[in-house]
Amino acid sequence: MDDESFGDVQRPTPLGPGSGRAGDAIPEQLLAGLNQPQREAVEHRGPALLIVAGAGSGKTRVLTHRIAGLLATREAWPSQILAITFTNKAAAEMRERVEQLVGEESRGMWIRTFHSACVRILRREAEEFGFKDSFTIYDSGDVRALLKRLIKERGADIQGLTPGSVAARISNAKNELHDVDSWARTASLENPLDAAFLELWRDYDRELRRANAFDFDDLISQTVFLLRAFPRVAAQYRKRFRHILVDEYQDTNAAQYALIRELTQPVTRAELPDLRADLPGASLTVVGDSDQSIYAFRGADIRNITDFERDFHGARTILLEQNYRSTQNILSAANAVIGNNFDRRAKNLWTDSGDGAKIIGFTGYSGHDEAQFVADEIVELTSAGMSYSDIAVFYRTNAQTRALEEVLIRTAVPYKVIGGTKFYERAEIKDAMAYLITVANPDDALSLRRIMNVPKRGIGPATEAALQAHADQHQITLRDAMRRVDEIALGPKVAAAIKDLAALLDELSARPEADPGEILRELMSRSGYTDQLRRSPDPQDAARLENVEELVAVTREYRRQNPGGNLIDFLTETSLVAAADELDDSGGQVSLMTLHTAKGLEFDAVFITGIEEELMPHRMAAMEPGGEAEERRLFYVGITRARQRLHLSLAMTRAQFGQVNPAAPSRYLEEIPAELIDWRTPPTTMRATSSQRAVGRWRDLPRESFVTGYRDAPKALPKGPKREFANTITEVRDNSGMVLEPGDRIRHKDFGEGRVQAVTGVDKKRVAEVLFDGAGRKRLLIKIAPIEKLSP
DNA sequence: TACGAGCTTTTTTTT
DNA sequence: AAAGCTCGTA
Repeated sequence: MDDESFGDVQRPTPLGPGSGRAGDAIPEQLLAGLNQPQREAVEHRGPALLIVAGAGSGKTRVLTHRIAGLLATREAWPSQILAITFTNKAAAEMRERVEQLVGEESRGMWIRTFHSACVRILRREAEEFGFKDSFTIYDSGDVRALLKRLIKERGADIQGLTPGSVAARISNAKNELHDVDSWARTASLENPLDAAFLELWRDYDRELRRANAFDFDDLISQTVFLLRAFPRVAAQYRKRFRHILVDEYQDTNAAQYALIRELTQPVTRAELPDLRADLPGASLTVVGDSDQSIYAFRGADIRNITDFERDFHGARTILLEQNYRSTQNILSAANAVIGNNFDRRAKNLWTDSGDGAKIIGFTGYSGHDEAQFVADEIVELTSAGMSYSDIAVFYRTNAQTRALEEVLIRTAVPYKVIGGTKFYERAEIKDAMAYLITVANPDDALSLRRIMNVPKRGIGPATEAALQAHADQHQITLRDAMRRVDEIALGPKVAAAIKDLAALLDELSARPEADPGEILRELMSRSGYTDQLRRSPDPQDAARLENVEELVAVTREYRRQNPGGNLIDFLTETSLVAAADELDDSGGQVSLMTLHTAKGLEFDAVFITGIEEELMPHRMAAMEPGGEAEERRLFYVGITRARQRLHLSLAMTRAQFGQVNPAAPSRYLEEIPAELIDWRTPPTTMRATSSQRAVGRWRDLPRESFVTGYRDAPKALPKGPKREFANTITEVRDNSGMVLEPGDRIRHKDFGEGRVQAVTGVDKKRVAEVLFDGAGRKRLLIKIAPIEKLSP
């Protein structure tokens, strides 16, 4: 930690924010190459600045140059700067770019996400606040698990309260900065459902406190409560941070807004007697774009940005509209779509870099067929020289990855799913993490319960209940009850197992500063966890063992990257990783992610898939007030990620929950001018009957773009044999023994017969390039492709 | 207590 | 399609 100094914040110049520029002028090299509004945004000084930054308008550049300017002119020490982003990746990028501009001098800035900044404050002030600084953080899975138990205990499930719904309500309330009591005062408790909910929330908060844990929403709201309850603490942070910058301001919720407000209050000598004079509030710079507000569902309030000038006295607003990212065709599509949202401040993105290629549209027969289009196009793009890592595929829901992954694997396109079912959500990883949490935070009963009988120790629900009863009776923690197992009447075998586990955990808890990787390795081997996996005949357990070993490696790597980082540090970091943080540019892989995850990123080529009614707008979102407009913004965000090539695709049928349903093109597609899209059709999969059915469902606004795409396409298609749905190619296949050479004839389950042109790669990664008689040229991963070799 | 067969549920996006 | 849950049996 390089920036712990609080008492003697140095002030390089006698001038505070709002008092004009300090001695030195901003070096010309920090302003060179900026357009006029960008330059103004870097140079402006005052109490509050709103930078309305359209997609691709260089806002990160402006932010980093602004920070660099503050440092270069000695208006601020690094320790006086707090920059807040939404993801660690954005924070890391910002830090890196500021470092590039001003070098070493940037050390000591706080560039963090909302959540990690709050964790830092909470840990530092934990004692004052009545918490232990070893607190752990519950993710949404933990929250659900805890609520599930509480609901069951109360018998509240009969009232229709589910873990998901209760979790969402608590989360919303906390984001609105309510606590149980303030919420209770506003609610009408005649409603039995509300009354039950309130009881559950009380139980939940009590359990969290007992477990010495916070949920995600607590991290922000408790920090706000802390600052409000302890003016002296608040004054220290207000004195310290003289320049606060917030990225993606349109996505802030009420709690985050309140946090910013708290931190930008002035400080008086009455609060901090060692001050020479009263200090004005920190200067605040926020950057955002209300057209990219896509997080209303987690409490983001668009009014935070639209009302900024009214909220922060003396605010100045600067608009950035020139786009440096995309071609004009892409921008025109984006502008046309977002133009359908009324009630927005007019903004028009433009570029001077030319029209570029047309947008490519594709309608598949099924989601699988659509995925095949994506794979084929990717092969085409990469053989034309584009790198895999410059390509991204977006979708609305995580469930859509299945078809995409199947086809990409088969086609031997390297890819990485960003977010989604993460590594950390696998059962064995959660087990291992629960062991670590139990060591770091002995009060956490949820994690302890999870591992108590994993691996099997004969500690079943009955034994667990006995332990819990003993704990309740003596007002001790579950962990204490395990230590005092002799006081409970249990079988000798079970008692010994409990004692052993407690002893192992206690031994490692006594070494909080040890290498987390070493702690994990010892836990896994001494608890018998790895042995149990190793002995198992289930081949899946071999994979699980590998995952656990991978986690040990990750943990070791953490210590290498963060010398001295202890177990709590490691757990905090892993709790707060965002999906976008997983991106790794070096990988040479196509990135797959949801449209939400895509925000803030950009790629040369972008595929937006599943542009259908019910999916975009999603049927769940379409019902909510403002949902339709938010879904449109989501589509807009997707479009504006593309630099050169944009592909829009949909399918006429979509499988969901194992059922195949007809799908209609999204209303948003109609909003794109027809001349911008070059509609293609699937080469072999569209049948006249089904396409007519789809056209029939198509809304009766026959815009050119669709008519040409739909009416002409089926006629041009070869009338092949009736195809089955391509959705069912999941049987396990292993062709690793198959030897293929150029010239061989093969038959493919979907593509029919073809001739092998070339074979590349080795071993498991052998890829055949095949020219199919009907389906054209494809690349196939030999090991798993649904193919058979025909006699030569 | 452990396990497996057979049943039901899934409802979006994420720090 | 897949994960979670219940209930009966060893």
